[in-house]
Amino acid sequence: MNCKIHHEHYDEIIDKFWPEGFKKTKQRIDIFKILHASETPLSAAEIYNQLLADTSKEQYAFSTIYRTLLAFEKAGIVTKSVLSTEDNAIYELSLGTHKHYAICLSCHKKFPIQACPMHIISEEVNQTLPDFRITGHQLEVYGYCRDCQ
Amino acid sequence: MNCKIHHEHYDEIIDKFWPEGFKKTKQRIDIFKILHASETPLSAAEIYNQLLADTSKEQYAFSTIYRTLLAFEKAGIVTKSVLSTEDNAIYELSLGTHKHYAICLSCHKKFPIQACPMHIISEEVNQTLPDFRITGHQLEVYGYCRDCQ
DNA sequence: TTGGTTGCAAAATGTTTGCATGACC
DNA sequence: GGTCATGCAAACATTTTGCAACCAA
Repeated sequence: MNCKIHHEHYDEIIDKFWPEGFKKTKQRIDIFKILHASETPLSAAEIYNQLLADTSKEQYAFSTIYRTLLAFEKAGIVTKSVLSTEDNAIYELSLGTHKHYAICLSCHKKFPIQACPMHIISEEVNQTLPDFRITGHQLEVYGYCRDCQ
Repeated sequence: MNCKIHHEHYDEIIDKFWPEGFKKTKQRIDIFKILHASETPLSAAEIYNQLLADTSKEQYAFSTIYRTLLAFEKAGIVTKSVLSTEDNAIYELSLGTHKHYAICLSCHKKFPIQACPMHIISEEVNQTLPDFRITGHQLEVYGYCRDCQ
């Protein structure tokens, strides 16, 4: 009755957001599920490890993960970002919404934050760069979480 | 009489901001000058190319650039960031102030923007994550500039 | 069937490190 | 003179690519 998502509903969700003309392979669906179940963005390596953990025996190639993420990104359902404190990219589903994170410089945990001051920024950009068409943005807050002070 | 900076004053600026106990080598000063003269953040490769262009014959090693940038970053006078659209890190001087940029997804130019809505964010973070101590942040706007629409 | 997708291995890229030489203080 | 910084080359980590085998439509 609310918007909480249960595992049994994955098929619906996938059907709803699956990009036009995309083949539904086992690997792509697995990656989609892992991204969907995660609270925070994941790196390719983290996705790889979860794939192995979830499905034990089976083999997955890193190249498949990267190619799938790139395809999802081009299709507009995945957002890629890079934190200046890490040396790899991270990916998250962006099914209509988006989030920002506070990142702990010590333990590297990511804490979602709600506020998005994009309206202020876009106003400012419209004034100083009237011909710039904004399509996206990224905001991260760095610092130290409770446990790492 | 104003805060515009002239080349003849580099020595003063460098003296003022040079980190405690840092050896003043030719390479480090050159890198500092290049960062200081740039309107936008630069990658290690861009710094390298400018070093060669500015000083023609002389040799510079990439490792020196990276080590210098890392040292500057640790000393707090350089900020490192990574754009999700690029595959390398970029660096800029942060002598007390900081900037944000609108980045064109087509030509990759970076346009400085003034607004920084950090007060809103920090308020929100203080409420949802009362024990998170903010030390920095990063904000980028993506889109298409006038020439690339 | 067939064209898109995968796995594997190799390549490419950006960045870091070890070590002997060299330069600053 | 002693210590720290540099240049070079090799190592490293992540990501990309080529290609044959495979599988969803």
